[in-house]
Amino acid sequence: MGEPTEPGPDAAAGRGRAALIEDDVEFDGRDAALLRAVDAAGSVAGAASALGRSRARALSRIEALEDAYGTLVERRRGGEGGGGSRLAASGRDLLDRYDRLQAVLAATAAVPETVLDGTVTAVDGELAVVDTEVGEISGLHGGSDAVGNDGPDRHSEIATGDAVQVRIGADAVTVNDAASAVDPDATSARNRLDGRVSAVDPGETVSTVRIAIGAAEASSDADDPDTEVAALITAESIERLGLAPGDPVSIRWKATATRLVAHAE
Amino acid sequence: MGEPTEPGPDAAAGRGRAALIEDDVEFDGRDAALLRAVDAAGSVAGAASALGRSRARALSRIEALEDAYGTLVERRRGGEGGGGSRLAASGRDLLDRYDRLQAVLAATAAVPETVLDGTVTAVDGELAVVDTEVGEISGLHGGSDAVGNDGPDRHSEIATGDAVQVRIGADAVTVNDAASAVDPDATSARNRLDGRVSAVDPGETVSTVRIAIGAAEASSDADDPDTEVAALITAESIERLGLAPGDPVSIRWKATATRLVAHAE
DNA sequence: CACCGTTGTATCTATGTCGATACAACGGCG
DNA sequence: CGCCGTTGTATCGACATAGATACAACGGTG
Repeated sequence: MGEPTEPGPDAAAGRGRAALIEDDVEFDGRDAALLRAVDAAGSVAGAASALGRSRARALSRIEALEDAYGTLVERRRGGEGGGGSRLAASGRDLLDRYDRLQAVLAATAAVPETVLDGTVTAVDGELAVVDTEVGEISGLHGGSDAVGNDGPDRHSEIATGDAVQVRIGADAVTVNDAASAVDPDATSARNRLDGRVSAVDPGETVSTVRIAIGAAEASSDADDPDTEVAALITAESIERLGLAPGDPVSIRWKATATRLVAHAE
Repeated sequence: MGEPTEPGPDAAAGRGRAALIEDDVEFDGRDAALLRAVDAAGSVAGAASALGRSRARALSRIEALEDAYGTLVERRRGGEGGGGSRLAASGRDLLDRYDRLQAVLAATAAVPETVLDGTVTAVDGELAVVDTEVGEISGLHGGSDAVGNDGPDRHSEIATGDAVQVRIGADAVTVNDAASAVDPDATSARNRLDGRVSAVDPGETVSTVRIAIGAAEASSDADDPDTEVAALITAESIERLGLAPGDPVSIRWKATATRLVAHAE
């Protein structure tokens, strides 16, 4: 992490934390643990003691969450066992939602990303074209309105001429045999580059393949390192395609899986 | 949001908030705004007053962040103008990292997702096969270790027989002309389903296409609604493929772009 | 009817964070 | 040399959040 402004491929996304937001109330991992504990214990009191936190606070936290998210826990006082609480269906849905968000965030942290610097050459709605060292790439920008960025941050919006970073998740890149080229008009994946496999980082069942772009014809100049794009491929696909370093391949990915982010001036 | 356990396609991802984590210190939007303000004002004092927050606190916050993330701001006291501060290169890198994380989160909130319930039939490392109502789908699970889930949450790990949700981002689904089928051995995208376009939700330049699965041959039974998968497609691709409701298409997406998340029991 | 363990509700205290304020240290500049 | 605006550092009070504690209300059960 020493270079001044050369992210290159595989800049680690790092650890992260995510929370749902509704009505200014955040639903985070602590809340998820609370709901799960209620589900397991069958009572808020039992959940609180299992988590080692105050019962009164846990209850008021649940009430605060319900003000924002609707009914989450069905509580009943009196009756057999003195009463008890059950996770409502909507509470289960909220947990599922949180888990999916968490899964996406975990994926962005675990999956390599390719980051390219470029300049915007055209903007058309939510789509924009960026000129990079490997050619023109189209991708999506914006959408940050939906996150909660009306807050303190807010720095987006892209215009022609802006310096941006292009982010391509390795899980969105499809590797194709260079020989049997698919009909470009028969698919909705439009971003396309040719290159050669430069490395295969093997994983247990999933491997990261690095493709050097622009090395399609001759081997590179050695002192001019090619820019690489990472692709996440199952071991099965690697074997089926017979991928090995040096092989010419064609990679392809959707513009809608490409994110443009304003580069910190 | 009334059904008990039927998420179906397009369950809204909702708003979210993300923060980087290093060494138990969160870097969130407020910190990003602070660094940007320092960059703009040329001093921590100016940044604090521009943001309407305490200068002393802003400085100590920067010090706390630097303990975790390394040098972020180069500060100098005395000299012309009495001193000042500049955003260090690593600070700019951190801002870029944060912006990319934010962009990913914004994307998951803005992009439709298809959620299918299923049962795990096989687990092989980080890859698993899930049986769903539209057939077997393979996807990734886990990776949550990298998020910060050592904390209070922690509920993952998948085994054969588990009930899971399969999450497919609409931005990862490729739509192909059903007629000119690509050679299945020439691509690394292995998940494949056939269906018919059931709806096109037009956007400005990007549209969401819903594909009814299993409706390949006859029109459906009307009282048995097909499960739908959403795909995010540029208007240009829709036109090029000539997509209209009723058209038979083949969709394809990578196993590595498919996330498996444990279903809240 | 009394018992029981839970849900509600209220109050007090501890803790951590933030703003506000004050003051010393620094170093170029007039 | 003194001025200036900044960086450092320390302290105080306001505020929000958490735990701790106490007690009333509830409704099956024995």
